[in-house]
Amino acid sequence: MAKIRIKDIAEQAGVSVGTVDRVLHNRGEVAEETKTKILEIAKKNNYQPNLIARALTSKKQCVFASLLPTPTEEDIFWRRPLDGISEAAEELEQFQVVVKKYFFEHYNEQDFIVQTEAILKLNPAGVVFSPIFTKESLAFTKKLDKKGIPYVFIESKLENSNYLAYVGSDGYNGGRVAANLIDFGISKNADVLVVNLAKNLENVLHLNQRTQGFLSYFMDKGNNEGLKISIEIPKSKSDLIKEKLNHVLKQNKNIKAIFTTGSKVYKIARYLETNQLNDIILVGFDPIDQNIHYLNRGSINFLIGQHPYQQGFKAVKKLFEHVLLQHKISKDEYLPVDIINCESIKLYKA
Amino acid sequence: MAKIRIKDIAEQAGVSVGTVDRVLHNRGEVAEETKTKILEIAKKNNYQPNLIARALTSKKQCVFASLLPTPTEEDIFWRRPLDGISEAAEELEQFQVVVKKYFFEHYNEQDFIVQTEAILKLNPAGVVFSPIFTKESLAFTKKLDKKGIPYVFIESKLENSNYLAYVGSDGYNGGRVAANLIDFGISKNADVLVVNLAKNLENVLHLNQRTQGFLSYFMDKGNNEGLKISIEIPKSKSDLIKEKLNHVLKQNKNIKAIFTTGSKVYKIARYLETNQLNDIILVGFDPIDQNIHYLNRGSINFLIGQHPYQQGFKAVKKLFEHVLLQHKISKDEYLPVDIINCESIKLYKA
DNA sequence: CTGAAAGCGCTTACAG
DNA sequence: CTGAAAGCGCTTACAG
Repeated sequence: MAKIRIKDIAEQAGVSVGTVDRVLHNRGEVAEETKTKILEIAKKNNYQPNLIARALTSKKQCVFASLLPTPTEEDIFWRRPLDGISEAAEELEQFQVVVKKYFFEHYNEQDFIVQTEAILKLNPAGVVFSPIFTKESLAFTKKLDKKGIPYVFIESKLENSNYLAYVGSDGYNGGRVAANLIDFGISKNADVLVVNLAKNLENVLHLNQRTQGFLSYFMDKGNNEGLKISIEIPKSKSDLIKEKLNHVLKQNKNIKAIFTTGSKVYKIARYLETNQLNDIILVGFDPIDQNIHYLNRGSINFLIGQHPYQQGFKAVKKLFEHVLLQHKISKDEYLPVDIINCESIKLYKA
Repeated sequence: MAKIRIKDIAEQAGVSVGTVDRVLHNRGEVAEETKTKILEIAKKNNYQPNLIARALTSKKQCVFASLLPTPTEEDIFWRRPLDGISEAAEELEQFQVVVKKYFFEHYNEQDFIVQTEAILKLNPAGVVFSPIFTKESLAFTKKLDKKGIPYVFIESKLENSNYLAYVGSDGYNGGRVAANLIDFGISKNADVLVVNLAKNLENVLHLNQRTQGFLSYFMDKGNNEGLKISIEIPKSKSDLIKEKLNHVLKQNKNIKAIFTTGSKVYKIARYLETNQLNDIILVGFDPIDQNIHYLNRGSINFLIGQHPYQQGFKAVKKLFEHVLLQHKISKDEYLPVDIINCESIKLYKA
């Protein structure tokens, strides 16, 4: 079955191409009868618009918006999804899509709100963002819903929203992967410490999933039978870390491994180095520069990577496919979990 | 500086678009004087053809050829690069590129030659292949060179050829990654066995690089100080494996880990299971189904993945970029090395 | 050696 | 409510 063109449909329906175009784009002003006829022919012949032609001729841009924390020295993590977004934007440039990037200061709810307002004012054809602040994000999704603007979550998601898609990691699985690594590296009766370094409570859901996955592993298959001790260090300040760790390590001399459920492992690594606890195994998340530093020095044994670049890249692609191509897209896309050691980091690209 | 069109060049040069097109495509029949003038204007204004328009109008297809071993039950490894090639082909379909896939029976030089002849007869605009048989591949590259057909290597490469690009893994790095994993999992004085399961000598270069990387790690940074014992099992037949391993493990009771430099680790895993040697750590390459089976059972501790899918995908993309877009492309692209354990395999996509 | 014209498949005013 | 026509930027014969 050769490709059917808009012209062919027009001929078969006995109308002009203009009319066909109108019904295909739902721009009204067409008799009901003509419309159904055309739609029928299109469907029967599985009409697929020629995107090349469309791109060439259409002068209207499709504007998407992204909203992420500003990547800073401290929070370089957000650099990679941003790169992915940029790359996708570049690839889709030929189809007249543009991505306007909005940023907010991390941990600043007010700024987040200001930026969402700006986006709503822009009235884009789609939005990519990470719902870091649950309450504010939920309010944002409500407004997007009202305007009929589709949105894709990256990094984490809000289940009780009407999101188009999610591209991100599976925290539970990430926790299990880490558990397997630690289980491999320690003896049967050694104890394990789980450290939650949450800056705000905001992240708790995410971290909990990782912790849950981690613990579940030992419930159903690990060799290790030691204690699993879990602590929380709400503000990841050095002195607080020192105090808490001093305490727990003193109480439990048998701790041979530490699992940190976030990307600030380097702070734990620093503590371990300072206190010459080099034989404690340390596993954490995200190959950001500070972590890579300690990975190379051997203080961190493994980092779990979660394809932040792909998260940004795929989110934009999904928006494109949904809005421009009207394809059905998969709602939840869990990216693979990468295990990174000091050797594999050399060629690592997230 | 706004985008300049072929029409603009024509105006500035005082000629017609047809003439401009002729010089831009080097189809001759243009006065030398006119030609230089046009080229000058194009260069000065940094003329970039509109690919969308070109794709829409051009009816000539661009045909690439790929040549890989037939993916079989036994050698499922070749399925993934093939998928990558297919996916890239699909994406480039709109630009009229077609990839004709050729296959040869693995380990059959004769068939390989037959297929290369067929490809030469097709006279494609580019070729993607893996130079598995050194001698035959070299002969093939010579003929391609003579016809001016660019070729991209995947999986391994022939240095002494005029290849356009290579997309694949870095065996040396892969070996080091494996070494780091084993070093992490065994005690300081345990011994390590390196097994080369080469079916033919063909693979020796590749395997040697992995072995070299593996050993180099222990030379310059590992904790482990035990013996590194290396054996070769030329035909990967079960009884031969049994015999050889029985022998070496009997001689060296202190072997606590085995590194297999190829994708047939599952054969070693089977041996270990049969002989109840479950506490020997086993690391090998490639998440093919048979290996995944033993990874899940715990007999294989880690698999190293090398993005075979990406190899196929990127190779075709590179050909496209070189031939159609005339972009400069990077000659050697080393893909990252993935560490896979029984937990991360769940979400793994190569 | 060169130009004028048609065409790729779609979209966009505009006229009726 | 509908059609005819121009145009997107390039390529392709064809005529001279």
